[in-house]
Amino acid sequence: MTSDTEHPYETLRQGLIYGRWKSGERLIPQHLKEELNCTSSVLREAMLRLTGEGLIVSEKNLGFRAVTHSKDTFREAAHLRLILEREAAELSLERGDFNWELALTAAYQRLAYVERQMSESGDVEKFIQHWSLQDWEFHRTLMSACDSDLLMRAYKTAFDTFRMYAVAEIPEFGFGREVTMNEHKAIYDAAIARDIAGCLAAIEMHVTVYQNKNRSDTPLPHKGQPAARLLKTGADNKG
Amino acid sequence: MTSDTEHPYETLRQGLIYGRWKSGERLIPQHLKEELNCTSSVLREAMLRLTGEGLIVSEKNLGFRAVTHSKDTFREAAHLRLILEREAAELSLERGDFNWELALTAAYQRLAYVERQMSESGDVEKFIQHWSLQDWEFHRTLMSACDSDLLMRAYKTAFDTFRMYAVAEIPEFGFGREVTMNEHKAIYDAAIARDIAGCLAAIEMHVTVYQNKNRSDTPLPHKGQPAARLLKTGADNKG
DNA sequence: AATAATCAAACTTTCGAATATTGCTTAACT
DNA sequence: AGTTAAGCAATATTCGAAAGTTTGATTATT
Repeated sequence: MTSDTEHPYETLRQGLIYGRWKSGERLIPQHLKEELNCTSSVLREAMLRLTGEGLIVSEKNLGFRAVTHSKDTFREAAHLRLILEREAAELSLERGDFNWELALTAAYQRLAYVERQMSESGDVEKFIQHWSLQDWEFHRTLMSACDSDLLMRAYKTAFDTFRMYAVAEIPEFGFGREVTMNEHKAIYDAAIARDIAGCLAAIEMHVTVYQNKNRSDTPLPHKGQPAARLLKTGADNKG
Repeated sequence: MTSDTEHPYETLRQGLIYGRWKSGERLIPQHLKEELNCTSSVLREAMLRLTGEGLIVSEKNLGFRAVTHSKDTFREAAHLRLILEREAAELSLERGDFNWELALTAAYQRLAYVERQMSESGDVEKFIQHWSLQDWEFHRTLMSACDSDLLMRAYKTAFDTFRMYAVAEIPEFGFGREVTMNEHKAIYDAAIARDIAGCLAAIEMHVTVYQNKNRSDTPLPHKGQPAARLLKTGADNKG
C-alpha cells in the first residue's frame, strides 16, 4: 500500500533519497517486485534510468546498488550546490521579472507555512516529506530566472545527493527548524531586495551550516536506519 | 563494421555526441538494431541509461529522441563548463601534487602531439576523434586534483553537451587548430606555474571563444549534416 | 466541405522464459 | 590442513512474443 499507484521509477527515486534503501545496498529486482507492485523487468528499466542519473550504480553482471555516500560525498554535494546555487541565484536576481517575484513569494510562503507547522506541532515526521518538497520548490524558484536548464539539472543532482546524505546520516536534520526558517527568510528577503551579495552570503550560510556544525564535532554517528521513518506515506496530500 | 565489437551503449553515446544522429532525431530500437548489431531490447536498455544521463529524452509511449540542442543549449553548456572548470581548476592548482603535474604534462603533450599532427597534415578528419579524446583527457587531468567526483561528473555532462553542439553546428570546429593549440598551452603553462588567476583567464578564453566569434556574426548557419564525418572510425587506434 | 468514427500499421511497453554469470558449498586431491 | 575443482542455487542479462498505444489513412456522418 506504500506505492500502489506511483510509477516504480518515482518510488525508487524517492526511496533512495529518503533512506528506504541504505547507502550501498543491493537492489534486486526479483526481491523488490512485490514491495513495489510490479514485475522485475520494469524495475530493471527504472534502475537503468537511475543508473544514468547517478543514484544507482551497476557493474556488469553484478546488478544494481544504491549509490554509496559518505562524509566526503556530502561535502562534495554541498560544495557543488553552493557553486551552482550562487551562480544561478545571481543571474536570477539580475534577470527575474515581476512574475518571478510573485512565484518566489508564493514558494517562500508555502515553505514558511509548513516550517511553522513543523515548528509549532513539534512533529517533524508528519511534515518532513511535504517540507522537503517545498524546500526544493523554493530553491528551484529562486534560481528559475537564471534561464539555464542545464544548470538547473546539474543543481538538482547536487541537491538530491545533499538531501540523501542529510536524511540518512545527520541525526538533527529535520529538527531545529527555527534556524532553517531564518536562513530561508534571509535568502528570500535579500532576493526580493535584489541584494546579490547578501543573497549569496545567505545561501552560503544555509548550505554549509551542517558542515560548520560538525567541524570540531565527533565524526558523524552512524546509527542504523536513522531516517527510513521519513518515507511513511502521508497518503493525504492530493490537493 | 562500424560498431561490431563495442557495446551498443558506447556506440550510441559516441554517435549522439559526434552527430551520427541529429538533434531531436527519433531513435527507434527496431530500426537501429541491425546497424548496431544487437537486439532491440539491448538498445532499449542503453537508451534508458542515456535518458538518465540527459543525452536522450523520452516520453511515455512516444519512444526515444536524441536530445535537441540549440544556440541556447550551447551557451548554457559553455557557461556551465566555465563555472565548473574554473572552480575545479582552482582547487587543482592548490592541491595538485607532483604526480598530478606529471600526469598533466603527459596529457598536455599527448594533446599537443595530435594537434601538431592535425595542423601539419591539414587533415582534421583523420585525427579529430583521437583529438577529442585527448582534449577531454587534458581537461579532466587538469581538474583531477580537485578531489570531487560529483563536480567531475557534472563537468562531463556540460563538456559532452558542449562538444555535441560544436561538432554538429559550428562549421569551423576542428579547424583553425593553431588557435586552440595556443589556448591549451596557455592553460597548461599557467597550471604548472600555479598561476591561478592566469589559468582561470585562459580557461575562460578557451571556453568562450566560439561565442565571442559569433557575437556579431550571422546566426550560425545550419548546414545539413556538417559533421557526421567525424564518426568514420579510424579503426586503427588500438595502441 | 468539415468533422467524427473506424481501422490497420508501426511502434512502445511489458512480460516471463531461456541463457549466462557469479559466488557459494561440497567434494576431491595434494 | 589447505588448495583446487565441480556442482549448485541465486541472480543478471538477453530475448522474442504478447499486450497496449499512437498515428495516420479511410470511410462514414453532419
